[in-house]
Amino acid sequence: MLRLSKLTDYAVVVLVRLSEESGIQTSGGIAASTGVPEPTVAKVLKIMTSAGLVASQRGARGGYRLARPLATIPVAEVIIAIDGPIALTACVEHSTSVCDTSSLCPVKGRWDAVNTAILDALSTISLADMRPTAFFPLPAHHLPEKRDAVPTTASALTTAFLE
Amino acid sequence: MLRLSKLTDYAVVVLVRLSEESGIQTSGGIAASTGVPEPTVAKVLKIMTSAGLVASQRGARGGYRLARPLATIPVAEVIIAIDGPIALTACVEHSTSVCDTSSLCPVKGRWDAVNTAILDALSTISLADMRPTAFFPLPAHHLPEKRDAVPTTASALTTAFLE
DNA sequence: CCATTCAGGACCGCGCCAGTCCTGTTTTCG
DNA sequence: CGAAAACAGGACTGGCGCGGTCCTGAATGG
Repeated sequence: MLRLSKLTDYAVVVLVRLSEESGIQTSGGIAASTGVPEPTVAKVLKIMTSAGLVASQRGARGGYRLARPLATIPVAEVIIAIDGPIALTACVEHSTSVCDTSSLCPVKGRWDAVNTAILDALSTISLADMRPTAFFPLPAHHLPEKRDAVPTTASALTTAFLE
Repeated sequence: MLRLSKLTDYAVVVLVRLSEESGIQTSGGIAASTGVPEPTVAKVLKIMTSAGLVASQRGARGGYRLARPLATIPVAEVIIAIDGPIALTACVEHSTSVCDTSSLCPVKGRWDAVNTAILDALSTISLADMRPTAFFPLPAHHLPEKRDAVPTTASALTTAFLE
């Protein structure tokens, strides 16, 4: 699958939405404007808060706001905040789970290179790169450069893999 | 989680093991030499066969052998063979599932860049790069070059993310 | 003092992967 | 020619984890 959790997808939606308003926003308001169910938005925002990506204000007239500019938040950070450290398999270093056949595992330690490569790719792309230009056409500052930072060299092989 | 299925992990083990013997090998033999349960090995090999990564010989004295050299098999191909096309979210192009809120989804189409970056990374690393050098020290042909192809530039940021 | 809003859990159902098994087909060997 | 060896291709099930909801408590503002 190599699929990330749905909550991560929601998190990106919510964070992007947060960036589109200067003031503070309630979880209910974000739910309304994004279409994501309110309890889910609340859950996402709580996680984002404890991860330090957004700042929260309790009490009446409270709400959430971004702790940092969108462009300084790599996708990797969002994924890690929700799903925990990126570890493709149990054999990867820093993994929480244990490899039961670690002593004779033939690929022991070899997934690390793969893991690092993926992490590197995810650290290159910021949330600002994922903002849809069509909906909110703003003076494109970072989008063009960052987009070029995404490797597009494997196009031929890549598209073949994508079926 | 961004975790790939256990079967994929097994597949790498099995394929590497296949490469370490010139002749044909039975699924039972591979199970014995790798420690992976035999039914699971059989399942993996059947998938690998239909994906064209290994060739099979039926009947008595039958078995499996690699269809191509290990160095020409990118990790991405193994992952795709087992888990299907790589699609991080439902919103990614070529994804099989449908995005229910596609029309007003704020990040519509934006995961594509992320997906492509990951796919590119996975296409760069071949199974030969994952062979443990400690166990079978052979004249290193492709290992050094390929290993350098794996981006190691994000080390500082990367290790920070890894918990 | 009350309404509002976040904090931090507990909780449950559903889907999906992992692992097994069974039946059929192909091939080799005695 | 028959029996054993080995792959082919499913069906089947159990467990685990995520998605989604809800509840109680704490903080804040009017």
